[in-house]
Amino acid sequence: MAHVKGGLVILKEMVNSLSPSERKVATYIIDHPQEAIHLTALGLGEKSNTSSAAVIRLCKSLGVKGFQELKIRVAGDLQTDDATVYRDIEPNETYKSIIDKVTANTVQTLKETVDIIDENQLKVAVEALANANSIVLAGVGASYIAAKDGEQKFQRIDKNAYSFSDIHLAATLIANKGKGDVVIGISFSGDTQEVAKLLQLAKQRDITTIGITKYGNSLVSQYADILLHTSAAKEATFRSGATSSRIAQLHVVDMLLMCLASNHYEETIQHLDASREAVMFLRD
Amino acid sequence: MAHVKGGLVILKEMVNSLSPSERKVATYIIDHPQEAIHLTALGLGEKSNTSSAAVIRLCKSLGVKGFQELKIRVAGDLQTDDATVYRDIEPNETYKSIIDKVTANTVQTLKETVDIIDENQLKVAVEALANANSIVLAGVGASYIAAKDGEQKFQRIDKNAYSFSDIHLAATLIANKGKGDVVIGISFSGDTQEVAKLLQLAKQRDITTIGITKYGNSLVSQYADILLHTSAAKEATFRSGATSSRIAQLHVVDMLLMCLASNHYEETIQHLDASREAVMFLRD
DNA sequence: TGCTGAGTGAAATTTTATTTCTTATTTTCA
DNA sequence: TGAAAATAAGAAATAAAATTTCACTCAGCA
Repeated sequence: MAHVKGGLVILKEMVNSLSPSERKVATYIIDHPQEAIHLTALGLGEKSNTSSAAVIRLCKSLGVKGFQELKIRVAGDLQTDDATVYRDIEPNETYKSIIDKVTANTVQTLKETVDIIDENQLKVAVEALANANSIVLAGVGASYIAAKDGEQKFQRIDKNAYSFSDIHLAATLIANKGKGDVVIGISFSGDTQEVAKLLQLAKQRDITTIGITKYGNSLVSQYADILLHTSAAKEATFRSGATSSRIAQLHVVDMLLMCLASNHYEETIQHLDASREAVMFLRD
Repeated sequence: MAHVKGGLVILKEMVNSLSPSERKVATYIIDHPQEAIHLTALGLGEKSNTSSAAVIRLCKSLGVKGFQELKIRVAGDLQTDDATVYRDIEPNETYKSIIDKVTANTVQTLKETVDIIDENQLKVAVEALANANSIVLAGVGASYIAAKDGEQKFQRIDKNAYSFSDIHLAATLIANKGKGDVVIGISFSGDTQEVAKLLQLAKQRDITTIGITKYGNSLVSQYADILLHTSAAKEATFRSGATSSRIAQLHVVDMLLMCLASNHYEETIQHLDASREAVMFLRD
């Protein structure tokens, strides 16, 4: 199936290369999509202080067949609206309902994590990792899962990666590292003393520190050279959201790995293929 | 925000209470939604061997303002179409593009896992876990992450859960278990010898066995009393999909936990709250 | 200063949605 | 059983919307 871009995506991409009146219309749609798709061309012209002709010209400029087509595309983008709310599990729900809620919450967490990620920080992090002699991942409790996951993934592409939840052991390792190494500290709240201490120690030794933690000031953020934020949105929804922080952390790790993979494509692919073959060999 | 039902949902709900010609139109839209939203009322009337009047009457019967409104609603339901394709990472992509691909692939994996899950098996699994004296989770390699995650989550709700990637240690533990205990074997391919062996051992001792593995016959599925499948779809897309299997496994674990939580709401909540308080206490 | 061309909205035109009207079919009940 | 009533249908008329045309404005430039 051909990939069809959503109407809002096209609008946002093109909004800067449009003539003034077309831009007015485009901006109005972006700001009020829900309203816009229920207006006529004339009505939208009035609302955006232009004319129906401007609306039609906008459609043509965007490469869309007509106003109806544009409305249909924008409508497609709006669909997610009813999923943007975290919903908690209730007593004795049907299995189907629980499955839907858990899935919707997880998808929402992923999207928020993407919204919140700072591309520049990601870029700096990837470059640091690409050149790193070794990578230490530290996380305690739930965050250890993400650290362990990162360890496995980096090892697959031939990086010297080590994960720790025991901070004493991690400190021992860090004691012998220095410039050119990287420590990734993972803490949902950002206030995990042990992880913060570890980053502090690393910084003293000139090791590059990356923090994966929630948005805002925290212990961990003080000691991180590079900060990658996970969605803090709804840990209030503790009971069903308890799983969200982990998903967000894992997703950040995935993004790091994939960006690294793309930037160093050939080597990475070779390592990934070699890893796979090794696992296949064990199976026979 | 009020929840607005998707056009296709309304159509499917009402299709049996419509007059014949309206039903013809409705059926045509349900079968060819992508085409239908680009047709005129007249065109749709012809395609469905009725008339434009029938189309309009259908809209009224559905309680929708007009034909445009119906098209917009249906368009909203079609949203997912452009995300249903796994796309591999390529050399030197932009960061934004990589992030989008990774996220889309992950979301797709989640959705496929939900599509594939068997509610009855899930139900049986949840009941077994609810009554279990102890839960052993076993997974090697990447699947260990899911096992570890499950261990943490079950422990949070006061279940005796143990995760292993070392099968010898797991065997030692299982040797002293029996009826009323549960072993969960996690293996993406289903052909991990060690995990299969462990389930076999468990079965001999009358322990309930749950397999989390890809769809189809496999070593693990032979020895599992209860089978929960993860999406097998696109491990072919190995290079970017390598992360998918883990996400799918984690999601299955999440669903197990949440269903358990809903079925035993009060206790579970108490345990979750107690766990949280304990963690908070450590932070001060 | 006057020419050029992109950009604009009003008005004309075309297309599409909706309503109305007539006919056909089925249902109801004396 | 058969006549009245109710329902359903499409063709044609009408209303509404989308789209095109056109004349005007104004910035940039020789």
